[in-house]
Amino acid sequence: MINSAFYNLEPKKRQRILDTAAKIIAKQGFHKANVNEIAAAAGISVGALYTYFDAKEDIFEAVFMEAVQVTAEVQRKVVAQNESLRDQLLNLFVEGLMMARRRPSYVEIYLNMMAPGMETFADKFSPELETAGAIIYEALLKKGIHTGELRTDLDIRAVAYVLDNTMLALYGSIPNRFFSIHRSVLLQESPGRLTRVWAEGVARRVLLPLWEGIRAPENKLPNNT
Amino acid sequence: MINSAFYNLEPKKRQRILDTAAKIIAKQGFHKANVNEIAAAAGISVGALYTYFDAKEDIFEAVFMEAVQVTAEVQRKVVAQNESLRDQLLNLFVEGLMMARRRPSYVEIYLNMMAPGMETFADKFSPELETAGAIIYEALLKKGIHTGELRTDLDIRAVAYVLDNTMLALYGSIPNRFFSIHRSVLLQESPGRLTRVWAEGVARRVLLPLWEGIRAPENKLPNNT
Amino acid sequence: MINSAFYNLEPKKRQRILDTAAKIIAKQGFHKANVNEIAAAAGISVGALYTYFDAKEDIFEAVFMEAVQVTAEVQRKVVAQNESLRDQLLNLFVEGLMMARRRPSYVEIYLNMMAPGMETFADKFSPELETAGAIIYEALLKKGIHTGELRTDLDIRAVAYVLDNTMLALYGSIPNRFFSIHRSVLLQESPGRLTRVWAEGVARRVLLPLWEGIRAPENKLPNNT
Amino acid sequence: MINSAFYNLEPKKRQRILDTAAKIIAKQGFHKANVNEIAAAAGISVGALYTYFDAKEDIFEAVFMEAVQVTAEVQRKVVAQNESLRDQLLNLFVEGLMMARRRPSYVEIYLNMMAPGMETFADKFSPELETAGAIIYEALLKKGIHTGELRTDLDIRAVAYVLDNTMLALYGSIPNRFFSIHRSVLLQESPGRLTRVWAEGVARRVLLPLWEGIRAPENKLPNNT
DNA sequence: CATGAATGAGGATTCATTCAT
DNA sequence: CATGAATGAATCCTCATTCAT
Repeated sequence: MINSAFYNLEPKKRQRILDTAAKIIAKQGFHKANVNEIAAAAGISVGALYTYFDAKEDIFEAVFMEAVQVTAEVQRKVVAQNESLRDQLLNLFVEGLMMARRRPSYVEIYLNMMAPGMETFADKFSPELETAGAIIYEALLKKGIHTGELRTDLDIRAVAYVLDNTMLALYGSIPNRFFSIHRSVLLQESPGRLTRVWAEGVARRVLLPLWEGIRAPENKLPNNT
Repeated sequence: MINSAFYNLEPKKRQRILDTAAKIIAKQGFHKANVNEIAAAAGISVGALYTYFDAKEDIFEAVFMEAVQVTAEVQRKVVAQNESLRDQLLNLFVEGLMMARRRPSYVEIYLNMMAPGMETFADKFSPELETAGAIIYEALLKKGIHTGELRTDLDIRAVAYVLDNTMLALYGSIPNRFFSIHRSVLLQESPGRLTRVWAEGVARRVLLPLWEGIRAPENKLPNNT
Repeated sequence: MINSAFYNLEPKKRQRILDTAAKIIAKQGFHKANVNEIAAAAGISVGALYTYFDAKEDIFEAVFMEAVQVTAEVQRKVVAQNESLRDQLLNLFVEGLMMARRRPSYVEIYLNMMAPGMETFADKFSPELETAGAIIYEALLKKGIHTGELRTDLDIRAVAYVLDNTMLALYGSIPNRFFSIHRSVLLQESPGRLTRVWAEGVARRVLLPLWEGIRAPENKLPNNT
Repeated sequence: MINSAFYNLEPKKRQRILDTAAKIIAKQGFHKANVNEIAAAAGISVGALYTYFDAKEDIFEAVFMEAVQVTAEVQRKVVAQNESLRDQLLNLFVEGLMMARRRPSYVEIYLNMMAPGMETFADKFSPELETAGAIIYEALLKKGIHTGELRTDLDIRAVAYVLDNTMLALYGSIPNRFFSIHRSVLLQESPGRLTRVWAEGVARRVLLPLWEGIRAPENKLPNNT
C-alpha cells in the first residue's frame, strides 16, 4: 500500500522521492533496484521510505502512477489544442519526445511495465490505463473523420494501435538504450542533439506514411510540408 | 563467456537448456530469474551450467541469440516467398504471430532486452541486430518500389520503423501481459484463440492503414482483399 | 524504568495501557510484541508510551507486576475465607480458573516469565515473588496440620511444590494453547465451556489424589464429596 | 520444511547443528534467537543452514523433535525397567533430571513451546505428543492397579496430570531460571550440585505426598523408604 | 566433465527508540 | 506532556558462484 503519510508529505519532498525512485528503477529495472539505495539517494532513511510504502512494489506503483500523470499531461495538452488533426498527431509525437527529454526516467518506468516478470503490475494497471488511452485516440480520430480530414472508412482502432506503438517506441528511444539504437539504426539518423526541431523532423518522417493512408483523398497536399 | 563446452553439447540437450532458460527468464525477467532454478528445470546441475556459461549474463546471451535465430527464421522464410510485397508484409505479421505461439518465451526474451537495467545487453547486441533488420526491410521495400507496388517517394526507413514497432508490439502481445492487454484493448478485440485465421485478420487490420499510405496510387484495390 | 508519569496517569488510562500491553504481549510473547502496536492499540502515541517507560522491558515489568496483583488477589481472597483447608485448596483452583477467564492475558504474562530468553526478568522478580507464594502455602498447610485436617508428618514444601505446579498448569490452560491441549488430552476432557461448575469439577479431580495423600487418616471421608 | 539434505548430513554434523541451535534458542527464546548466529556457532554458513531448513520455524521444529526424542528416551528406558511402579515413577523423575543435566537446552526448547507467541507450534505438535505421553502414563498406572500397588478407584488421568506437571517443572528447573528459582524457593533447598543422589532425594520428596494418596491401602509402608 | 553442497555478500523489511514540533 | 514521523541497526532469507569429490 501507498500510505497516506506519503501523500501528506510536503510536495517538494514527495516529488524528490518519486524522482529518485524513478531514476534508480529506470536505471536498474524494478527487480534490480535497491530500496536502501533509493532511500539514501532520496536523502531519507529506509525506515521513512517504509512508512510511506508498505513494500518495494508500492514504490514502483507510486512511481508508475506519476509516470502516467506525466504522459497523460502530454495528451491533455495536445488534445486541448485547436489545431488540425494532423498537427495534433504530430504534436503528440513532438510533445511526447519533449516530455521524454524532461522526465526520461518516467518513460523508462513505463517501459518497465512491459518487461517480463512484471505481469502483476500489468494486470493491475494496464486495463484501465490502456482503455483511457484508447478513448483519447478514438475521440481524436473520430473528430478527424467528422471534420473531413480523415477517410470515412477507417478502422480507427487499428490506426490507434499503430500510432500508439510508434509513439511508445519513439518516446522510449529517449531514455532507453534498446529503443534508442533501434530508432537511430532503422531511421538511419545522423547523431544529433534532442531538440524540438529534431523532434518535429522525426515526427513528420514517422507520421507521414501512415498519414497518407488515413487522410481523406480530397485532402491531398504536397507530401512534405 | 559462452564456453565451447556448450556448443559441443548434443543438440537436444543444448536446446533443452536454452528452452528452459528462456522459459524461466521469460516468466521472471533476467534479474529475477534464478540460475539454480534454471539448472534444476533443465535437468542438469548448476555446476554443469557453469561449465557452459561463465555467468548468468552469458546464459541470457545464449538465450537471446537463440531468440534472434527464431525471429530471423521468420524473416528469411517470408523474404524467400515469391509473393507480392503486400502479402509478404502480411506474412511477416502472420508468421511472426505463429512463431510467437510456438516459442513464446523467446519473444519475451526479446522484450527483456528493452527493459530498464538491460543496457549492457542492448549495447552489445542491438546495433548489429537492428542493422540486419534494417537491411531486410530496406531490401523488401526497395523491391516493392521497383515492382511498382509502392510509391516511389517513400521514406523507406520511416516505413520500416513503423512496421517494425508494430510487429514488435504484435509479437509481444502473444506471451506478454502488457502487450496483450494493450492489443486487445486498443484493437477492441473479442476474446478468441490464437489461430492462423485470427492472425491473418489482425495482420490485415493493422497493415491496411499504413499500406494505403505507401502503396503506389495506380495500385488502388478494394480495401478488404 | 517505569516513570512516575505512569503512576500519575488517571487510573482508567493506566489500566487501559496495561491491559492492552498485556494482551499484545500475551499473544505474541515479549520478544515478538511490538511497542508501536501496543501504543496504537492503547490509543496513545509511542512518544507517550516512552515517557511512561524507558524501554520495552519496563512495559513488561509493569504488566508483570499487574499480573502478580491479579494472582495475589485470588490467594488473598481464598486465604481470607473461613473454610476447611480442603475447600480452600479447591477454591484456590476454582478462583484461579475464574481469574484466568477474566484476565487471560495476565496469566500468559506470567507464563512468559518462564520462557527461554526471559532470565533477566526471572532473576529480578521470581525470588521474592516465589518466596511470598511459599509463605502462603506454608501458612495454609501448617494451619491444616494444626486443625487436624492434614497428616502431621507432611513435607509441607513438597506438597506446596506439587500444588503450585498443578495450579500453574491449570491456570495456564485457560489462555495458553500448549497448556490447554496438555490439560484436555491428559484429563481426557470432552470439550465444554469454562464455567464455574466445570472449574469445580476439574479442581476436585485434580486435587483428590494428592488430598488423599496429605489428609489426616482419621479424616477418612467418601471419595467424592 | 526440514529438507532431506539435513537428514543426509553426517550424523555428527547434524547433531552439532541441532545442539547449537538448541543452545541458542534455549538461551534467547525462539523469537530472539538469531539465525546467522546459529549458523556461525554451528560452524556452517547461513546458506548451508537454509539448504537444510526452509525457514527459522523449521529449525525450531527440528530442534523440538530432537527434544521429544530426548524426553521419550527417558520414558522408554524407565518403562522398560522391571521394577515396582513406585520405583518407576521415582525413576521417571530421576532419569528426567539426569537427562536435563545432560541436555539442558532441549528441556528449554520444550519449555519454549509453552511460551506465548508459540501457538502455531503447539497446535502442530502438542496434540499427538501429549496423547503419546498420556498413553504411557495410562499404561503405567493401569499396571500399578493390576499389580495391586495402586488403589483401584483412581482417576488415572488426574494422577497423570499432576505427575506430568510436576515433572515438567522439575525438569525445567535444571536449565530454566524461573523454574529453578521456583523449585529452590518452594522446596527450600540448600544450594547443591545436581547429582544423582540429590535427584533421588528430590524425587522422593516430591512423589511421596501424591504416592500416599494413590497407593493401595494394604500397601502401607513406612513413609520414608 | 558432472555434481550439488556450501558460501556469504546482498537485499527487503522490521521495530525499539528518539526528538522536533 | 503529547505526538508520530523519522531513524538505521538488526534480521531473515536469497542466490550467483565456487569447488571438493
